[in-house]
Amino acid sequence: MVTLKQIAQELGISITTVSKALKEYPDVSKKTRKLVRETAAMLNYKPNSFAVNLRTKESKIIGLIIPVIVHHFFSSVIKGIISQAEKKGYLVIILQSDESYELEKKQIDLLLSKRVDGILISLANGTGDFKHLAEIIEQETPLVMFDKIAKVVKCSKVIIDDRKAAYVATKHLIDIGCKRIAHFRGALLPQNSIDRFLGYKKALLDNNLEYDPSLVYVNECGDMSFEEGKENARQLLKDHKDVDGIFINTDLVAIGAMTEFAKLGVKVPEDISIVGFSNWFMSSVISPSLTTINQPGFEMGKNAFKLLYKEIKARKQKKTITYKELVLETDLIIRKSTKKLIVK
Amino acid sequence: MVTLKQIAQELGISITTVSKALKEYPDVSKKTRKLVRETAAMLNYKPNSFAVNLRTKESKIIGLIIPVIVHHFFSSVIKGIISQAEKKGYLVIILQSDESYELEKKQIDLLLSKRVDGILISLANGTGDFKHLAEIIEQETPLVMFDKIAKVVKCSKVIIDDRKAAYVATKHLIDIGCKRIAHFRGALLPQNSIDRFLGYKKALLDNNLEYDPSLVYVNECGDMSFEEGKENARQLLKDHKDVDGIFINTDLVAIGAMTEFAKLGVKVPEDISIVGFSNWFMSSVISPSLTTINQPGFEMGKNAFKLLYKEIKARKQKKTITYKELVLETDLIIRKSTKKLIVK
DNA sequence: CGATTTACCGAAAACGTTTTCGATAAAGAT
DNA sequence: ATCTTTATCGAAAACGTTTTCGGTAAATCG
Repeated sequence: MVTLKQIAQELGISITTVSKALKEYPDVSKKTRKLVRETAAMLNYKPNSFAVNLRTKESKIIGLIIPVIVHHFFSSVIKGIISQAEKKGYLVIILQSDESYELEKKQIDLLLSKRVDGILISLANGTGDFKHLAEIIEQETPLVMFDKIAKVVKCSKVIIDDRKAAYVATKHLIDIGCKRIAHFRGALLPQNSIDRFLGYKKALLDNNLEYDPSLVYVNECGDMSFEEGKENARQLLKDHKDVDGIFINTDLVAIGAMTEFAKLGVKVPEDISIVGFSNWFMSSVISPSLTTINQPGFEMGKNAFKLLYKEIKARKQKKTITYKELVLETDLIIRKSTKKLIVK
Repeated sequence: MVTLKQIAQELGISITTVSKALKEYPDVSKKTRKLVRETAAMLNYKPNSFAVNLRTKESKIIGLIIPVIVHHFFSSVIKGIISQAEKKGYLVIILQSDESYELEKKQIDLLLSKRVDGILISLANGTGDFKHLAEIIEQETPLVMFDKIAKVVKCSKVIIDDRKAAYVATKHLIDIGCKRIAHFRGALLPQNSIDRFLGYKKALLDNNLEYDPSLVYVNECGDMSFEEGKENARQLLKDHKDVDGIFINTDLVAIGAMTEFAKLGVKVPEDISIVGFSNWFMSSVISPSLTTINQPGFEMGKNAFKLLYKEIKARKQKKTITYKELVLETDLIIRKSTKKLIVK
């Protein structure tokens, strides 16, 4: 591996001058600058990033902790982050928390000890307290949370308005005439799960429909989305024969429910209307296609990195950083799984 | 940030001793070792990895270049790699080549200049030559390829036997009585696309069926899998009304084709039997469920890292490394999209 | 012509580790 | 008692950059 020293020896000049020549310092003549450039290129010189890191105290690497990778929404976010990071010369280390608080904690430690320049995180379902995040902030490592956030933590965030989106979704069911609307809410802890539930509830109450807690189905199991939908569907038919609409936490769960309904002879949307969440591409493809809320994963990743980048830059210049909370737009995509009921 | 120096000063001993105490060197007394340990813990000392990297010439980071992230198979591979790497204390930088040769080249340069300890790569559809890979090997950076490999390149590989798998898939169609079997092969360049085609062809010829090139549909577009399936389905119906079976490159394309057939009133499997490739979880869920080849993504990622890890270790000990080619097992999963034809 | 500015270069410190090698003192051997 | 071994420690070099600061020679100025 060729170093500055070797270039310097080759040309009979000092390491200092070589370094400066390669970095456009003004106090080196055009002649030597050109010379250095050429021999550096000839010898295929590449700066030793270990040394650069040590000297500059930055790695140009950021860390990303994400609950699951094999997931359409999250992998879209990853893509958004990576593409934006690459533009700014940053690389990204990805870690998967697997929805576990303990793992998340370890991984944060790992990233901090690697001295990444910043951390992006979407919380695991299992995280209840936030001391591990406080540690990041104490060390003055820029941090931005996205999608599954903790409102308490003082840092920048990029999210969607889950509450509003859920409200819109539920309102749609009400508008087409549904009177008994169930909700599959998924896990209990995550903020967006809470918010979606709240939006659902508010839509009900604002429209003079009774809120019945027994119509809300919680699931705490891990990676079982599709099965979760099927189970809930079965249970729902047992418990509540009068339900005519469901707002479901995630498209995948919704599709699970729909296949179970198909098997059991329940017709969607004639018997039950369904609206999902996230606009997974499969939703437009299955039959009947799924009405859902579009959740912009790629955009979210892009913006999360942009925010982080700003903080990294601000910190380098020792400017005070102000935390921003970016709320991305969502929209309701109406397809075939919801249909106006004929009033008898 | 607390350093060895500060611990040394705190205790009135040398940096050397502190360093040794923390690393279980035998030439430091139990007493001072304990003392150092305690104050290090108290001061929350974390070794500066930049300095460690520079000194040890390794980063404990590997690079991963992958054609697409938002893809069930590849995200499974990623998960396999990351989980295995974490066990061995390695972190993973992920880059997406977007099926572009140019990007792939740049990203390899990036990783090499970052001095990662090793590189894992699955080739882009667009890569035709392999000089950029040769550069990795020249720099003696361990390299292992997986899934989309280049046979010419001298390095370890982990793959499946695409040819055999395709043979089995096609043979299944023949066994149930199909006489005119088409093939959607996807892109032209990738080795596994070639091998699957070859397996398809051989199965035909081995069983006295005519190989008709016009039954093979190539697609060079980028990320359009689902649409690709629909288009090919339409085209196939125009060109060849007599086709009674299709072996399709990827499940997603197969599902695209199936929805198009459903729309056009062509019945699967009654009119046309279909077998896909990769066993995407959705394949078991759609109706009719899809017969397919199971492609173990997670396992592939895990094994790819294991091989890389061995090479990294071997290189550190200056042992000669022998390249291995690991071939993972696949199997045919028979579902509802293929059915024995009734012989008239 | 002397004084001051300008252009260009290099010595050296610093970043925080790891590791080699020598030094010292205590313990053991003879 | 001396000699050798063992236990314990530290000085210093090295990894390859970046950057500060001073120095020299040439150019400009009065």
